[in-house]
Amino acid sequence: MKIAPISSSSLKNLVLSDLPKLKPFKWFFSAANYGTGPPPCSFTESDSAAAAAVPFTGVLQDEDLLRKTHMSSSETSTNSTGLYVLDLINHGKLEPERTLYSKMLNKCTLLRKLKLGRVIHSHIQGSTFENDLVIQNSILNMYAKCGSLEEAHNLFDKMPTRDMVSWTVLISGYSQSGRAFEALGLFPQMFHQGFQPNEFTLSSLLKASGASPSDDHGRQLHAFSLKYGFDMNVHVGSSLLDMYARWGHMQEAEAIFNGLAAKNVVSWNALIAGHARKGEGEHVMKLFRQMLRQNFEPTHFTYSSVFTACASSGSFEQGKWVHAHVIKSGGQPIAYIGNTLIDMYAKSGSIKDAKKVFQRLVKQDVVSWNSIISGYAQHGLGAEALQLFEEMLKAKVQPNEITFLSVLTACSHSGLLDEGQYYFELMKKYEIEPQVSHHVTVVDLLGRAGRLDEANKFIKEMPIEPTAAVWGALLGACRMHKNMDLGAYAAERIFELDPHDSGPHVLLSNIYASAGRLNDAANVRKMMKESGVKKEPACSWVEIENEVHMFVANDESHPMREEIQKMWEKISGKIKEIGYVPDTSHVLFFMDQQDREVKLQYHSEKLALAFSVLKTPPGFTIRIKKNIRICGDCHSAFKFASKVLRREIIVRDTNRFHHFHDGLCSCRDYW
DNA sequence: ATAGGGTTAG
Repeated sequence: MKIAPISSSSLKNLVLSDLPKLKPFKWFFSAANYGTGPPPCSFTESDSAAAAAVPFTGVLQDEDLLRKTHMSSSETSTNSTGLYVLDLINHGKLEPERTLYSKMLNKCTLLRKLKLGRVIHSHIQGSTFENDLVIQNSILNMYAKCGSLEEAHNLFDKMPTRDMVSWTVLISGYSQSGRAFEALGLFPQMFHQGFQPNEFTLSSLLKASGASPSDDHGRQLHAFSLKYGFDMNVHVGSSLLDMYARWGHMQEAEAIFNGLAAKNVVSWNALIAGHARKGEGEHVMKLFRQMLRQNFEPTHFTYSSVFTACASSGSFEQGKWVHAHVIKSGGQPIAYIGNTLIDMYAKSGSIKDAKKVFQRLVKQDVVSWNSIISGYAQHGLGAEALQLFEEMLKAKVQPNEITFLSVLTACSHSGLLDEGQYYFELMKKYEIEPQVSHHVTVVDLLGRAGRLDEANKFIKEMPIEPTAAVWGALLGACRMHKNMDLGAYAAERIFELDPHDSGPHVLLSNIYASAGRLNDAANVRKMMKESGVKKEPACSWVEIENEVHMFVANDESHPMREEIQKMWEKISGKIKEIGYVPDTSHVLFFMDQQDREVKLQYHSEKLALAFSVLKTPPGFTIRIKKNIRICGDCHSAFKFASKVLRREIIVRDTNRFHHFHDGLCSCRDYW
């Protein structure tokens, strides 16, 4: 076998005198290999309340983190060291030892050094350890963890003897590589050959079940765990709760969590992540505080879930508080936290803070760029988003399909038609196949610009089958430009593809109503009723003093309803003086005529605005979140309100941000 | 020798 020569530079750290004592490998695992560079990602918050915080200077200890955060030990150092050791063995200068091979294989596994692992594997073949089961399992594990499941399975098939660990290694390998089906398929085989799975096997299998769409296997495995008492094991328990959480069954996940005698930080993280995925921001914050109270130290897993949750509910204050907590606790700010922070600040309305976090990242990866670009896109700052995209290309970060989607969204939200078409074409150059969502954005872009026929033609010529979302973009544009015929055509296509969505029904009925075709409008309403399609109830929420207050239209149950009503009447009176005219065309047509203005006054965002004015000091920025898009009347009212109240009002709807300031909106009335 | 938790779009 050929061994690559050792370069002199890689030898300079070697302490040769240690080698003969057969304890040469201490250095091999020492921190010296990891370099002393800056931490992979660090930011400081010198301007905020957390300014007094310690800047991050620590070096990460966790090797798994080092790898994931581009801090892995230098390639050449590990490779040449490994090869050097093998060379010594080849020349009879070093006695091959079981632990020696074992440690080197572990190192390869840890640092995902597949090539070196292969060399060690072939070195072991033909040695006295050729048929050593423990060594064989280590090799198997090395291949599995390095992602070469084919080599792992091949070796597994050839092994003269296997034990439960061999099976477990292979199952966990498939499970961790996202090949759930293959992992689960091995279980009956293992069982029928007389091998009893242990806690390790079950954790892996449960992880695989959580990733599979059907719950058959998972429930059987749950029963199996209970029968053998494995559910008491914290790994199995956490996997179980994570599995149910991934299926969206949060009640079962909570029940398992509560039943866990020994919870650890992973159990907490799995539960918090489950609620975060469902966008249950309030509940996540509650759990986070509980976790702190019970003296569990949050990890970067916890923080990224919490920031994701704050992002989805737009909780600026709470998000800031947790950010300060990360800094104060001296936690290691790895890329995941930084990226979720960017998203959190952007989605909770502060694009400035998002940019600040972005700039302070030591290393911006593709997700960091995507997050900041989409942040600018959501705020309607198209030119800035495009500029960032160009900077990204200059920084030689490879854009992906999400990058392009964000760029196209930026164009669409700012009415940059030519730019949008240019970037859509540019995708080809980067060999990224446009998906349905990219086509949706282009239809939106053309449609908003009033080029409805072009948009229709674009759909007709799409290389992939258009979905309801594509036709939905066209329908929205038809509503905007009052094109009834094409709108009806688009709506028909949507009804065929997705009959249960209320959105297109409402849009179509409004198109008919505004064209005076009341019969047609009534038919759509009838159709909606018959098919049982329901309109999602609209609501708005604001965060005041770490508490979220939610409003629905015409809310009569609110304890402060009278004060809120009075305040809105006051605002309404003032804005009418400077030119606000209530626009009733945005209210569903089938409402009684005389009710229209009344209903309009109590749109949930107006209630939220009145409430915020009552509860916050003068001049304080008001941040309102909505679960649907803001209507034209509220948009107009808010512009005037920002002027008379002398406050900045930021509204986040499902589509984008509106910054109202001094009578104007950042969207320039284009949304 | 083998196990569980986290990011960006729409």
